Amino acid sequence: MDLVTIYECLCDRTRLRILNLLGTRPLCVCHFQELLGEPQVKISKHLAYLRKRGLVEATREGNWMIYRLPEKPSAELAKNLACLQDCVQGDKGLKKDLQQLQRRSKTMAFADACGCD
Amino acid sequence: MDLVTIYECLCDRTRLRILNLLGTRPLCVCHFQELLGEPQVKISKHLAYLRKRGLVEATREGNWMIYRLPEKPSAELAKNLACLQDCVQGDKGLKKDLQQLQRRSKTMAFADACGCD
DNA sequence: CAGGCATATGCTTCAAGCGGTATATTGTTA
DNA sequence: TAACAATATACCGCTTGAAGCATATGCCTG
Repeated sequence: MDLVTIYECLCDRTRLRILNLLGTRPLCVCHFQELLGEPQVKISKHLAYLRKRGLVEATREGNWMIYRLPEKPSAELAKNLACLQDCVQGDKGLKKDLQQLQRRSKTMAFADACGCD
Repeated sequence: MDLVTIYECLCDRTRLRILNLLGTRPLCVCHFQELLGEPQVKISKHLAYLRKRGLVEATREGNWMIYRLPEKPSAELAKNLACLQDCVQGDKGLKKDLQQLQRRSKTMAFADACGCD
């Protein structure tokens, strides 16, 4: 996978937040809407952008689309995703996103809302 | 330093090549022209882009401008530059650039041309 | 200070990408 | 099959940035 492509995917804050969350576990669009507080169309377009370039994979689960990091990422992608995780501690917003994911994962409302756990 | 800014700097191939070479040692604009085979204006503008965002530092040495990686890079920058170095082996072009730098560093012509060694 | 070398900047053109509104698609359920 | 829920796509306006050409700046040398 081309390094430039990887960096192009990483250089938007919304995509960065998406990839950061996906480092924890697969999520569907409505999860992102709730966690990031962004409109559906914005989330959806950024996910399409990432998917087209192989940064995320998607599977349909009934009405829901589940997005996840690639099962077999290229060496460069793996390294950069690891680097991103390493950098999260220094980024207030990204850290906050992860904390919120932790918290909401435990509430029934969140799990029931989409059923994709 | 903002992560997004770092990735914006990394997501252009010419800038990637510049930063890759700077990982070895400081260089001036004419070095880049010779090593990358790109016109002066292109090199110069990408260096300005990187400098404006703190990815490189510059000092004047007579007629020449010497560019180098920051002496005290932020944690995120350091991590990403390390990651980039780690990824070079997988990128034919970047690897080739480094080899050429090695080779040319030893020829007098190269050293004399700019005098910034 | 004139001329030359190394480098930077202004201007233009063009393409890519972001965000938003509206609408389309796909799957589920009654 | 109709209605609905979750997601995707088309289109628009706007901004950014890349490349190239021309020109300006800064420094050195005679």
